[in-house]
Amino acid sequence: MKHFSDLSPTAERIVDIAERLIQQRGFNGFSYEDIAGEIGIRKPSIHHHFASKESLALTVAQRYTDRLKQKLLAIEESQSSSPAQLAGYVELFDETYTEERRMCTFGMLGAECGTLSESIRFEIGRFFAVNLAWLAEVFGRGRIAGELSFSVSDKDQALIFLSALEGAMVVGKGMETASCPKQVGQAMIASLSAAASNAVASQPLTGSD
Amino acid sequence: MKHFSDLSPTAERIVDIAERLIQQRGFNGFSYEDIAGEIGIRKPSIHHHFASKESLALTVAQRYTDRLKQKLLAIEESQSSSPAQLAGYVELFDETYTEERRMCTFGMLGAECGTLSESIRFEIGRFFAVNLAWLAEVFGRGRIAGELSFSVSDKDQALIFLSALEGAMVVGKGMETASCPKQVGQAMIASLSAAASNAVASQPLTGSD
DNA sequence: GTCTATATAAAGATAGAC
DNA sequence: GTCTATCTTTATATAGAC
Repeated sequence: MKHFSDLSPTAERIVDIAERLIQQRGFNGFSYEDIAGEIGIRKPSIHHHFASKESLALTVAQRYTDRLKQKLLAIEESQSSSPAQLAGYVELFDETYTEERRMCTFGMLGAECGTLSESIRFEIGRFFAVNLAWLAEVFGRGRIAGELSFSVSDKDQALIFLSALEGAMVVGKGMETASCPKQVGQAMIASLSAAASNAVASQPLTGSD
Repeated sequence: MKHFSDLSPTAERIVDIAERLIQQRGFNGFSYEDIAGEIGIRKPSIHHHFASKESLALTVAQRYTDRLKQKLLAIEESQSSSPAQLAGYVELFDETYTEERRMCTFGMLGAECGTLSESIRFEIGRFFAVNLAWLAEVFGRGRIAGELSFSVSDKDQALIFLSALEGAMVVGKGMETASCPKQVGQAMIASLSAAASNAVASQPLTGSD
C-alpha cells in the first residue's frame, strides 16, 4: 500500500489491534488468532489483509513513526519554549503508557529486535533516529535561549532524555506503577530548567555536534 | 532448591543459556528446543531439571537479582565516592550490553510482563526496587557530600538514572549501537558532577524522601 | 472479504524405558 | 540423567468455496 489512508476499515482495525498487542505483549506474545477473536472474524481473513505477521508488524511500525512525526510537528507549532516542547514530548509517552499501560511500540520492538527481520529492524533504527534528531534540536535551541542548561552535548542530552523515557515505561510496567514516564519526564525537565536558572555559564562541555 | 549453588552442573548450564536467551530474545522468543540443541541433549532432559519454562525463568530471575546484590556490595566496598559508585553501577549495565549485546534480564522481562505469571512479575518488581533503593542511597550520600548535584529528590534521581540505563539498552539494541548504556551513563554522571562543581546551593527542591 | 478445511511446524509437556 | 515416543495445543500459512 502507498499510505495508511489506503487501509480498508477492517485492515485498519487489524493494525490498531496489532499495535496494541505489540505494545502490551510484544511481537512474540500474540498471534493472528488473538486479533481474529477480537474482531470476530477468522484467522484466514487476517491473512487476506496481511499475508504475514511480519508485514503486519511492518505496517504497524511505519504508521507509528508517521504519526510520531505529525505529533512532533504539532508540538513545535503549539509550543514555542523548549521546556514546553519537552513537556509535550513527555506527554506523548505518558499518553501511551496511561492507555492500558502500553509500552512505546519501538521500545518493545527494540528489546525484541534479536528475533525480528531486517525490514523491521530498519524501522526501529529510523524511529529512534527521528526522535533523537528532534530532541537534539530542541535541546540546542533551549540551551542557546538559556531556557535549558546541561553540561553534555545536545546529542548526548537527547539520548539521555529518550533513553530515560523508554526505560521509564519498562521500569513502570515492571513495578506496576501508574505514571512512570510522566514522573521521569517531569523530573528531568525540572532538573534541566532549574540548572538553567542557577547557571552562571551554561556552555556545553563537548559542543553541540 | 534452596540456593543456586545447589544447581547441578547441567542445571546451571541450562540456567546460563536461558538467561542469555531471555536477554537476547525475550521469554517468548526461545524454546526448550533452543536450549537442548545448544547443550546437546533432548527437550525432556530440560524438563527433568526444570519442569516448566516458567520455573526456569523464575530461577534465572532470582539468581540474577541475587548476583546483582553481590555486585552492589562489591561496588560499595571498592569505591568510596558517589560518582565512582555510579560509574561502577554503569559498568554493570555496560558489561551486560557489551557481552553479545544482551539486555538487562529484567528490562526484557519488564517489557514482556504482560505475558508473564504472577511469580515472575513479583521478581521484576523486587529487582527494580533493589536497584532504586541502592541508587537513592548513593545519590543521597553524594548530594550531602557535595559530590553530586541535582534538583529533584534522591528517589526521583534514582528513577531517572535506572530508567535511562534500562532505556539505553533498548535504544542501543534498536539502533544497533556498540556502547549505548556506557555513553548514557557517563554523560549522566558528567552532568551530575559538573553541576556539583558549579553549584552555589545544591539543595534538592523536593527533599530526599 | 470472509469462510471451512487443511497443511506444516513448533511449542510445552508427560510416560516410561534405559 | 538422559533417552524415544507421544500427546496436545498453538502458530503461521495456504487452497479453494461462497
